Amino acid sequence: MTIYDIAKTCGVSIATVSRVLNGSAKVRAATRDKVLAAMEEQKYTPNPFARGLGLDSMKTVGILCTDISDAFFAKAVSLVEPNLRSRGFDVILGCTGNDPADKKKYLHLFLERHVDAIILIGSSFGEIFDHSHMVPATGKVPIFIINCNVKFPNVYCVVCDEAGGFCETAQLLAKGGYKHILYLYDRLTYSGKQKLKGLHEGLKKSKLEANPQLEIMVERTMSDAKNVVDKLLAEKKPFDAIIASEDILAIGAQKALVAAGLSMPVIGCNNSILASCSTPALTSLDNRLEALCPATVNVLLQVLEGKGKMTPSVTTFEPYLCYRDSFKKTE
Amino acid sequence: MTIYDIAKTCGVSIATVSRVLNGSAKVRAATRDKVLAAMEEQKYTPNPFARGLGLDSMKTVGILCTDISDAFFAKAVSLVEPNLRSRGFDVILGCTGNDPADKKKYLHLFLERHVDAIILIGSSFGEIFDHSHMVPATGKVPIFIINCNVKFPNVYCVVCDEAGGFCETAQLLAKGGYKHILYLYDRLTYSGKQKLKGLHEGLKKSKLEANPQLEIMVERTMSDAKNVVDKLLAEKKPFDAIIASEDILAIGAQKALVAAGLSMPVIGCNNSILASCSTPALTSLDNRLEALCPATVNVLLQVLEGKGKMTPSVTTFEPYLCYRDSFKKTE
DNA sequence: GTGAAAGCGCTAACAT
DNA sequence: ATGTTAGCGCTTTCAC
Repeated sequence: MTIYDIAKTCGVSIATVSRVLNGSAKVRAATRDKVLAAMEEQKYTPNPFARGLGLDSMKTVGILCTDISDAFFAKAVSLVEPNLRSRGFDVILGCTGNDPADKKKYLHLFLERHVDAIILIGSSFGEIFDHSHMVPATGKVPIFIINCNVKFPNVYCVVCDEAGGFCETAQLLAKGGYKHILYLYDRLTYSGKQKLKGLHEGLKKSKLEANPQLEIMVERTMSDAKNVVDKLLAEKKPFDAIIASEDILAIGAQKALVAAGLSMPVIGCNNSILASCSTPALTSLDNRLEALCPATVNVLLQVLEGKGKMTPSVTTFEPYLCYRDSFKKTE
Repeated sequence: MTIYDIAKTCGVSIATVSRVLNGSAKVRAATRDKVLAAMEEQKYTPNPFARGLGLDSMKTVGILCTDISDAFFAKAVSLVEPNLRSRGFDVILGCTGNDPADKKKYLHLFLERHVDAIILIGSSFGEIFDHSHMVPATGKVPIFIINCNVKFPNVYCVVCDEAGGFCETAQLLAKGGYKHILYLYDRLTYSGKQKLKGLHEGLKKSKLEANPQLEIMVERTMSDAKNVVDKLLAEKKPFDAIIASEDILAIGAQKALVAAGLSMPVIGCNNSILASCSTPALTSLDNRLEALCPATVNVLLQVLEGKGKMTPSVTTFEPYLCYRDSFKKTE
């Protein structure tokens, strides 16, 4: 079933069929209806490969994340995919893992496939751009990064001001009288650095000094966070509140506190579904995926429409603290 | 940069270039090396649309789930995508939501795109097949369903024996002296029915009667499960153990118990990351995604290699109970 | 408003 | 072992 079949049954040329297919105005109404009817009846659908060959596009965008089983990335994809779909784009997904070489490999796979655009979710993709010569393909296809800020031609960033969020959070704790904040984090990606920077700023503004002994890098697992806090507790290291760069770490910390029969403010980040599952429910800094994702799609559409020069290269949103039981709002 | 350019710089025909591209044996080593070198130097990559047009395939499989932000589906995708990728397939993802009409729409979008195969994750996709005339396209492209069992030409199912798992779980509780099991579930999909059936079997084998008053349908949210259990507790409904069809419901139930200062066995299902985040950590029936997903990919590859007649239409795995704090193993 | 024909870049059958 | 050529199904320019 091709454009030729339709043309034949309608007694018109394939050019005409192609025109109605593409909604071209230059077709007499009667002709159009006839063609449309034939398509309907024969259940014709255009061959996407043929169209792709001619137009050099199949209207697809590639989405990359390190691990879709991570709640944060999964949520982002769940916000982006239906949105793009409703705009007529297909989404091809890649889970790269953490190896930079693999990230680049996926990027090139997407480019070889002639996707229309690429979305990178998570600031760990910043490392791809660390050495510009490693990204030869940049420029061909616009790239959109969610939650990372890099300056590069034809890449657009949509980020949350996590530095600001962590700064305010630290001040909030300081104001509540907590002077020894334990900070747990997993990686110093762009986002990771922002958080740490914000934390330090907040402490400074509160006339507190950052204590390197209380800034601890752990694996991105609940169990490792718990073990670390268990140990700190056993060593009687003095801290009176906990902030974590990820909910999953905060939950591990929380578990250690519960096991020790202790209670102190614990604040996570991402405001993922994990936060509400924790007991006590976790207060968490919400980095606004619900805003970042639609914004990313909007930016993407603008760029593809050729309005790249009118499009901001960085779009920033403000986070907010979602209060739950692990740190209650004070007036 | 096309096959023609390479041919020209090498002084050979495009057929020869195509042959080395496809690893055909009938090329002299010297020629092949020359061509390969030219490709390397000019950074040539074949146009996937042109190839797709000729072969009617771009080596893509479509994956559908209702909601990728759900931990279960996300985990499944994270297990399937890298596997398919390593076999040279691209994955296009669709999040359908729960409306059957949307599910069908996505299915047709994939078919129009000429994917090589389709994977449906989750038993709620069984409903698509309820009325055969709704699936006109079936037969064209093989369909693989994870965790659902439907009989249909050219669809292959990979399932976990959840009925068996729930049966044994119920017996286990009965043996432990728990006679009034509260069962929380969200939907009666294929999987949902299996679970309920297994529960009833387990009760019967333990000489216990199923109590419809203790089989309660709730929304698939932690908060709804918690509210329901809160209410049951307030009404002093007698139950001494809880099983839930999903971890997230078990966690809600658990929260209600904790809030009431009570403790009793709670068993979830899926053994998702949520289970370990809960406090107390949730004992959960693991439905073996780590086995189902690779198995699905294997079945898919077999079918695409034309060995469909040698491929089982249903592949079944056994679940196992992952013990944590909410129900301890008894000897 | 409609048609004829070239072209998109590849694969594969056929010829040499 | 290598070259020639006819598709694959669409879009688009150029005539009419």
